[in-house]
Amino acid sequence: MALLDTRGATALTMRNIAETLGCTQASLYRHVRNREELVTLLVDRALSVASSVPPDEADWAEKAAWSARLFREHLRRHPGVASLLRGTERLGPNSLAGMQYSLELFIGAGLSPRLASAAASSLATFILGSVHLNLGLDRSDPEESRHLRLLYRSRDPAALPLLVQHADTLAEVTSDDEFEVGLNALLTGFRALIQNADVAHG
Amino acid sequence: MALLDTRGATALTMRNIAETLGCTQASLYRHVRNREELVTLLVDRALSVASSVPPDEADWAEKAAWSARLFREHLRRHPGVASLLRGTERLGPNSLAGMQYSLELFIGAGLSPRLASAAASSLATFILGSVHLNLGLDRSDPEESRHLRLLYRSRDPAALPLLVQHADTLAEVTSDDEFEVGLNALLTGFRALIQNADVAHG
DNA sequence: ACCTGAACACCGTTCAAGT
DNA sequence: ACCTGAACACCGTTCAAGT
Repeated sequence: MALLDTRGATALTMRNIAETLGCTQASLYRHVRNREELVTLLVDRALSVASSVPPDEADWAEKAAWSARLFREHLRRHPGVASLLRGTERLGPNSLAGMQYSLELFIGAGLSPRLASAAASSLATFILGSVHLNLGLDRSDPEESRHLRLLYRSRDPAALPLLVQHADTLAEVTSDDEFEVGLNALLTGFRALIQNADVAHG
Repeated sequence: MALLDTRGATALTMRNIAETLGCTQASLYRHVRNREELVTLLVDRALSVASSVPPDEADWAEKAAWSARLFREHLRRHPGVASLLRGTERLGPNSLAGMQYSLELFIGAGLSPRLASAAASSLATFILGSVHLNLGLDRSDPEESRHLRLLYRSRDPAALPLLVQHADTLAEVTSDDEFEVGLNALLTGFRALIQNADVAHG
């Protein structure tokens, strides 16, 4: 975990792990079937979000937004973890606890278990995806923003008119903006889903 | 590209590429700075979605949903591509064309360029994320569904009551369900955003 | 039972030498 | 200018041999 945080995912080799732990590579295979199993265990441990709970007086949507932002910040502080996320590594104890928590929230809000599960998954997908797909990027860095602006501006205005025309604005949209717009849209959508369910049930 | 589709991302080595192309590894470095540059070019080419356009009489939300589903299916047919996606590889010509298209849609629907950009990004994030995070999984496979059901059922009911209680339902929720619920929620949220903007502008 | 050293078959990248 | 062969410093994994 220390190795992953300090030197990144690419440095997470069996040799380096063994060295950090003070043993040889070969002995690692005594405790773990292969590297993948080790990664699964590591990712799950890293997903144990700071267990601080949202303010109790908040409604379900505020709680969901609060937890989503907390989860995102946690992942951004541990970029190595985000880069290891695939499909299969999300069934460890900590991931399951997170699932229980979000099901509680969405079922409590009035969704059926099936819809609550799909809503929770798609919210998790959005959070993980937004961190993952912005890994190498820092769009709040003015240097990168300038680079983007020039890239957009220099496109062919006949083929990509909106990119050229709005180059300045587009270059300034940060991953925070993207996250907040997407998060609010998702929660608005879930709210509408709940209202529809209420109407359907009488 | 053929290599990636037939033998997967892990087989995409400089040696294998060279062999497929009928030259030596070293000569690849004549045409490309390093492996990363090659991946960037490859990913962008792979992102050139089947250029079929959505039905013209559809409104912006139907068009967006149509394109989103098309994009997702395209990615799922080329799983190797999805596993290569990071932040930095989405500025090739095809990615930019996709950006132009979605900006057109969202600005046309009434969003400001800034909000349109954030909406388009978050939608893309959701699509890419949902494919990426379901890569190794096939939740419509009855065998995997059974495995999930047993996993949920065998948890501690005191700690994870909802997982245990709704094990059967949860195990049946597919990645299609997740995608549709998330996609509809996002579009509903964007629609609300547009209405708010309309109200604000008079 | 657990650990070690050494090996195996890979990987991306470089570079002097060819044509 | 372009390509080659050979090497370099890595990688995950295995296994006989030690204690």
